[in-house]
Amino acid sequence: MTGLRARVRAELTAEIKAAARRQLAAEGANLSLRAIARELGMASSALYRYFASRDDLLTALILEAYEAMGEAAERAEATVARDDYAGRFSACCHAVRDWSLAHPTEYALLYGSPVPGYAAPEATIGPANRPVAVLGSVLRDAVAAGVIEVAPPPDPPELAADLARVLADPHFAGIGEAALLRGFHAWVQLYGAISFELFGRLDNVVTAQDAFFAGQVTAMTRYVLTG
Amino acid sequence: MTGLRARVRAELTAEIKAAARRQLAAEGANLSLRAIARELGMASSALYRYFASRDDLLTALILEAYEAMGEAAERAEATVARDDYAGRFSACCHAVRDWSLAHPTEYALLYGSPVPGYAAPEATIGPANRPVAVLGSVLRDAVAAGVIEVAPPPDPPELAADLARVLADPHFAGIGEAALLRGFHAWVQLYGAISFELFGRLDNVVTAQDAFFAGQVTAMTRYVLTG
DNA sequence: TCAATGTGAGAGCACTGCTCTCGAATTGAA
DNA sequence: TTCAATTCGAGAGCAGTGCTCTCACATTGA
Repeated sequence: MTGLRARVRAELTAEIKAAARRQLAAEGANLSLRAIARELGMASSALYRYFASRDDLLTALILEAYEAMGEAAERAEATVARDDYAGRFSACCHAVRDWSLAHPTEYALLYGSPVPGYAAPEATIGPANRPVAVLGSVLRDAVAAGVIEVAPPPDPPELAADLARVLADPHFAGIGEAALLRGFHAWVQLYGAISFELFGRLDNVVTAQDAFFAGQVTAMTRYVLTG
Repeated sequence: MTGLRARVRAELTAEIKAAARRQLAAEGANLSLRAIARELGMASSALYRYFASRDDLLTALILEAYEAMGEAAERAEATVARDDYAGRFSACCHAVRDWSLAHPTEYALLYGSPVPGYAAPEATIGPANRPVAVLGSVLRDAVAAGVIEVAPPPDPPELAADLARVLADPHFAGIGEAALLRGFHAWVQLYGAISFELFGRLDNVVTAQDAFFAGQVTAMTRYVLTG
């Protein structure tokens, strides 16, 4: 029987995170522990019983955000016919964008400029790879089905070695260096597209954001699958 | 004869900006007016005679950074033979990356997640377009030379209208909607690639960053010029 | 029952951006 | 040259921040 104390602790921890998310969405990236404490009606010092520091709280939020984005990508990808590789890839891209548009400040937390003092803890690198892993699994299946033709590893050997190291991971095994490289290119472009849109870098230039993004996904899906 | 007071004012203004840049490079994005004042041996309140606020100082730095990056792109592009459109495009991309690697914190200021309270003033949108304008001029020349084949405007009409609005600008006039759209795609990818590298999003994955970037530029140059 | 532990509150430290006031220096015109 | 107007630096002060420490109280498990 989980002690009473443990339960209220878990609940309060969740409440703090919820308030933090709320404040993050309202105020932008500068999260204030004191403001959270005020909102919850407790002393700011009491927060430190639950999170060792502001960075600790941020890390917890980042972790959950990665998981949420990864799960969104996985769910979207799962609804597409398994042999429709372009559709799966595209669905994953759109899911990542949709999640990001729905959670802009959390996206900025994940993919915005890194906070000066803050170094991403080890614990975040796993969940951070989850969205990429979905894209990777599509490529893996496409290669296994013979839809992507295998090409020799790209030059220079140093880059090929990087790719080979990634291919050792079971998530990506079998993709082949050339296709994996194209996948990375697409991942970079996907991130650029979402960041541009979210950070308003195309405001007053591209107003048809949906169509612009969709076209970009079409182009990069073709690039990834057919070279 | 510019009064003595005006001259020392200009000098001090420059010194403040220099100290700010120094501190920005050393400490990361959280610029402290008080720390600048300390470094210059003056009272923090005196800084407000030169910049109305912290955001004002940041805006000044951002403006100069845009100009510096744009100039780097222009200079690099100018050294390539005029009829080597792929070379011009590629040189511009590499110049933007080189400048960014040399000025990482300033790059983060320009293209990182927007600071919550800070709204980019009108004065910055001109210089912000300067790097893009260089890429645009290459496309314009390539189309004029018949190297890029003209294609019908992309769907949907809403997006085509966005592109047509951009084409009204003399910098981009004559490119054509389809090629301009590909140019935007490349610009997005270029930004994504530099951000990924600078923000450490590919650390421990891609170590051959130069080769990775070069390959990406090659791919997107081909995409832009030949579809 | 009771000592060990977990928890909340408050005071306090060093820091931030920013405002205000008050002398002192520089200016340009009379 | 005189003198009012302007500019400027310094200091105090306000409200806010993350974080630490101490102290009283509540909850545990033996």
